[in-house]
Amino acid sequence: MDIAKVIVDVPVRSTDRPFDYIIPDALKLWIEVGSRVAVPFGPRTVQGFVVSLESGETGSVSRMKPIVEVLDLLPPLSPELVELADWMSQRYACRRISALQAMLPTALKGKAERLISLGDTEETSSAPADELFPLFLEADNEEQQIIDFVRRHSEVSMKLLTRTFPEAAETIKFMVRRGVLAESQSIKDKMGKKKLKAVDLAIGLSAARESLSSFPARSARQKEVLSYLIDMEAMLPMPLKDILAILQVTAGTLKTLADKGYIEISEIEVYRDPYRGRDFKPSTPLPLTAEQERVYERIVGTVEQQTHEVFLLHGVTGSGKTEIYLQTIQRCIEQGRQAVVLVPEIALTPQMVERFKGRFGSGVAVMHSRLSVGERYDEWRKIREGKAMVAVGARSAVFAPFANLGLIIMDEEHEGSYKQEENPKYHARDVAVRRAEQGGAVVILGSATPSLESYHAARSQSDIHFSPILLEMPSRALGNELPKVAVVDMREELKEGNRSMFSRSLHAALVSRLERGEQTVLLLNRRGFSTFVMCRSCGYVAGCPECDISLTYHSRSDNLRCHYCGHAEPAPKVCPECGSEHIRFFGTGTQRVEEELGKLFPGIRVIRMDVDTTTEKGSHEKLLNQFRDKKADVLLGTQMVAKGLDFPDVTLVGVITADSALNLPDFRAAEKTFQLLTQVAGRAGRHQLPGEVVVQSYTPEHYSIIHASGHDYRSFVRDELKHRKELHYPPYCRLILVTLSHEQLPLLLKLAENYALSIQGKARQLRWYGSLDKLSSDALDLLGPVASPLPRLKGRYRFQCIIKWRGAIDAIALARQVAEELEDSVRDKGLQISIDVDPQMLM
DNA sequence: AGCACGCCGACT
DNA sequence: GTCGGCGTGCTC
Repeated sequence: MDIAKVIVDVPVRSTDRPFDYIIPDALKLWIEVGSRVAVPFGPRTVQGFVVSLESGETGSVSRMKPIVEVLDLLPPLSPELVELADWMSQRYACRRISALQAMLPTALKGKAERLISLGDTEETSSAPADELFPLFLEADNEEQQIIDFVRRHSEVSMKLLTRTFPEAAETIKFMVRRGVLAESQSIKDKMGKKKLKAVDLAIGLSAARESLSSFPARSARQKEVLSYLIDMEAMLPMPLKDILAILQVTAGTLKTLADKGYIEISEIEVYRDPYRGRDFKPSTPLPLTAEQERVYERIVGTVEQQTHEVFLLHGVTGSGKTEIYLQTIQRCIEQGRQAVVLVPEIALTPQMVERFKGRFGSGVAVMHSRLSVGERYDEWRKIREGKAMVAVGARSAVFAPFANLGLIIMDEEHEGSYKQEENPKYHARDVAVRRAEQGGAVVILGSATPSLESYHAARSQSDIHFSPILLEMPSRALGNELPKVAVVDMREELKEGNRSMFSRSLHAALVSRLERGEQTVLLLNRRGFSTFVMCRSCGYVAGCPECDISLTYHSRSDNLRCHYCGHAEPAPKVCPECGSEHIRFFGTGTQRVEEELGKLFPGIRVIRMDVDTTTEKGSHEKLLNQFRDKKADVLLGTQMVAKGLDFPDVTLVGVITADSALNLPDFRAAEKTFQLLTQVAGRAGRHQLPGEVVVQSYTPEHYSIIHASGHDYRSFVRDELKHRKELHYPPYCRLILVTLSHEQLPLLLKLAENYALSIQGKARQLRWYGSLDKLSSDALDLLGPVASPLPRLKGRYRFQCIIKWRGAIDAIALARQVAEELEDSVRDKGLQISIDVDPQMLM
């Protein structure tokens, strides 16, 4: 008897293990490790993934059930991916099923559907019901209608049935119990719809208004719909599901209206192929500079050996990393192996895609969150079926189902967006390295400003997870100079009476660009909700004495608090450094900058790009195209203007406040600031016209600002690593962020305290019993509990602890184990514990 | 997650 | 005396 071990799609702890199923003979040929199957689970059918196969007499479990169905022609996962999911579940303390699900396009996230067909009884075949039960004439009519309906469709989903007979839920249940109706279940995929049902008026507006007054009173719902459509006339046709949701009506109501001829239900195309009609200019390999050649040869040598290796490619902006990627991919494909290119979500622009499609044509699959579910599924299938050799995409493309993956490239390696913030909270870099290890593939991590973790790992060669080989490209491929960066001390500006947010030199620089008809990019460096306190006179920022991160202002209690350790102090009225009263919490929005620009430069054309103006699909690209077409003088925005944009006529880049990221309560603040300034400085003067960068700062003496203005990565790293070492932050230790949440604050406080105590207890035991020779390198420490940066979310209070650890201790398993013990100890199910291993944002 | 089993209040 | 509340526990 053959047995399949299956992880079922029930994301709770008690089912986070394989369940055994019999493989029926008929399915034997189809079931492999990685198959997606439908299995009976308790009273219903659920989706699951086969994670291993066993043959013979594993008669341990008594009532083993058979697999019902295989859901795909080809298993959607390879055995390697199944193993990778297993690794992820340990590495990121997540459910096995969430790791498996993360690897698949949403189209394959099937859910069970209940299907109703006719039962094999006399009632269904014979006489009208009223002869059998004359007393219950009405009810039996209902039953008869249901029977007729089911018979017409032969098999009908429970959803459709209850929608058609909204009052009959009890009757249907009763009929199923008697066997008049038979129930079965199957897994239905959320296949992407290319079409969407839309509703429009079928008669003229005036005719509709007229018929409204003569509408029969018993059709109140229909009248409501009609009158709503008249009101919304300008928006028509509008999606059917919106109407259902807004008016709380059923599709039946709309159907009747359509049958009566008042409205029209049509299918409109919602999504379009984003790359359709775009012709990609074929490109050929460019000659490499000596520097590029050296790097290329080193990487390609390893690719040809087909052995696992990680390279950290540190190349300044404009050093031509992409050309190296392209030519390395070329070699990889020639070896018959496939390649994955990971790009940060916001850098995944059509121009970016074009570079790859131009070189490799239709063999490129693009995996992009802005594609429709169906389109993404199609791209994914292209890979699965071997029709693509290259996959370009964001984070999740690391799971591209290639059979023979030879190369994984991660561009802008330092980007925080490679860390998924939802479960499973994985980092694509670590998953990429692990996946490459499994298959003997090469990883290239590329960046102008590598993350300290990667750089440190390369330099020290001591990291247990990966130790990349460092390759450096310090000069630009076209030979032009990096732009000059001027740092303006905003404290001086204030001292000399300039209270505006523009320094005199940035103002002057803007004026000259406007006169010359050249373009400017203005960056407002603002992340999240910065509520730090800063002195405008001297640049003093209130920081935590213990953690050396900035304190957060809490208006309610008028005090300052530390997110990491909980330290609190009253908010100062005057600056403790210089006594100035110009001390307050800080934060400027893009809207305010835009207003001020309008005031200072009447008639200036500004394109504002921030979360407000880019929520709409494609708006990001639209705004950038407008700017490229010189429809505006200034592009003003947050981080998103800094990434990989290349405009020939931009000769000035201004950073309004370089400090604001610096003062976020995050130990990576300096690193983020350095990266952002370096990136944005790389935007100016990439072409013939020389570029100028003006950086405004209240703390121009900060090493991240000094080194960024000097384009000096190494010095920055030296200073920052020293800092991290002193304060025990990564890369000198690793972090786990544990967030506990509950509706009741007092209880939560107690539970969070318990969690912390429990971890601390285990830490003491480890120190006590731990082997002596490891004592110096192993460490486990807990900070907190403190209120989370979002202290209340969706009606739940949130507290967090941070575990710092290094060495051979399995702190991840420990954090998880203690969380589970705590969950078990409280009868209350209201406690939620989230574990984030190697958190990117501690906010 | 569902869904059933199982022990205590407001109704015929 | 029953119907039904949702607390606890299981699903190969």
